[in-house]
Amino acid sequence: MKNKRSNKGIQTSIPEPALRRMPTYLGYLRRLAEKGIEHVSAPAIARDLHLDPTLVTKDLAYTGITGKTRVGYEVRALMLSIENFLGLSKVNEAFLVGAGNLGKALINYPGFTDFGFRIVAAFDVAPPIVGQKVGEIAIQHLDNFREMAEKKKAMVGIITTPAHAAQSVADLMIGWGVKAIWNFAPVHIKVPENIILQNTSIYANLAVLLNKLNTRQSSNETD
Amino acid sequence: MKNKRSNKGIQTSIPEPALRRMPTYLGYLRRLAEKGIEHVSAPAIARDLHLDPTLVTKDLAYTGITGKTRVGYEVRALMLSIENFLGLSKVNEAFLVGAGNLGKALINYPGFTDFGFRIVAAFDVAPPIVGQKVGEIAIQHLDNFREMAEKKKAMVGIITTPAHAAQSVADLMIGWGVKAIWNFAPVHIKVPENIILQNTSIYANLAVLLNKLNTRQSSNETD
DNA sequence: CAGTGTGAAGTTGTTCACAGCA
DNA sequence: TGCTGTGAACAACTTCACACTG
Repeated sequence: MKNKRSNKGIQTSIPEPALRRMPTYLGYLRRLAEKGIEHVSAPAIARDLHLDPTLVTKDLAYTGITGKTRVGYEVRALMLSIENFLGLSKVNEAFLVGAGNLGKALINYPGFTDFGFRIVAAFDVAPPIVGQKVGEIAIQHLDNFREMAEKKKAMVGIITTPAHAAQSVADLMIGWGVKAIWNFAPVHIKVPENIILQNTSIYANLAVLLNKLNTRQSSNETD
Repeated sequence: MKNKRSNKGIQTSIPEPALRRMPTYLGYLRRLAEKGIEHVSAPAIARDLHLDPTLVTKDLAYTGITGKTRVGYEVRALMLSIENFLGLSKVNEAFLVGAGNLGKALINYPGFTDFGFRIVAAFDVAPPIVGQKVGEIAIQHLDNFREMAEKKKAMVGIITTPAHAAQSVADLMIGWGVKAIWNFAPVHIKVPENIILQNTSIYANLAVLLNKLNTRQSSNETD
């Protein structure tokens, strides 16, 4: 039994970097679709997005689609395949805690709807912020969280608080049934095994950029 | 001459993932320092940050520091070592274009100063936004960019515009001497070889989160 | 021993090479 | 010929094993 990829679990899950590239493909395809373009090949995508052609082919294959030799992929079908793969068909709802600038930016981030993602309620504790309206959402006091969490069920909790508040907010969210936490606070928070934790730190990117800048290593492109 | 990293250039650069973890270490160490803790070991850091102990050791070694057996590292020295390594000693200045919510969030992001990073001017084109003051910064019309770019030299250009404007803003910035571009718009922009491009997409993280959520693969932690 | 430090093994992700197809 | 699709080589990153040290 020669298995080269040592498959310790059952299902080989797809590489995370591939997952991270999916939104890029999707955005690109949507722009093609708007222009009325109906077919696209992996090498063409690769050229436009500065990626390796084989990499594109493999990424697309993960979503389950299959292309036509010489023609490439059908744009609409490919979009649907990716959307489906990412689970964008069903709407995922989220609570947000910490309605400072970053929180507000997320609340009316235009692209979320395209990703089947919706922030349904937002909370803060600071008097000047509580009561403000951001887009459709009125910022509530965090004390209302419990009540709200009983009424509306959201799967995702977004933390955009200062670092010191992040852990207790996370605990609160988990206590009220959130399944995943998207943490923008620059601290590592502890969550139980069964809770999904996604950390997003602006600083990680800044560090890469500053390092490149200060060591002058150009033409290096990442996210 | 046995070089394990296939060294096509001259200097073996450090792994990008390590670089991305540096701000995490730094934040953690700063919190330790505030509490007056003077020494810390790699295994201890690893425990608190949910990382592998050896990984921590290697990451710290990249910054050039060396620890003491049994005692660990001296917190202050370690902080300085990382700060120095990331080039945080000198202040890096930036122009920002696109002062919507995300732009505003970045303008008064509290942590940037800790990273020797400063946004010195911000621009937009929308009448209600131009003229607003965000923190210390007055939003100027993009037409002033050229004039401003001649006066103040900034190394970094931050793009927080809608997707369709990103490329032309990038071109403008490059034309006026920016060395690095930090792009938050969800498109891939083209830049010359010698310009550093750092893409930061909220969607990449969202995709990972939604995929985990919809396939219920929990206890997986990333950024 | 509890820590650092490091070479080797393992794992994951990317790129290459080429077979098959229209 | 220009594309998909795939197994194998390669490169990058992480983890393991263990020698060393106060």
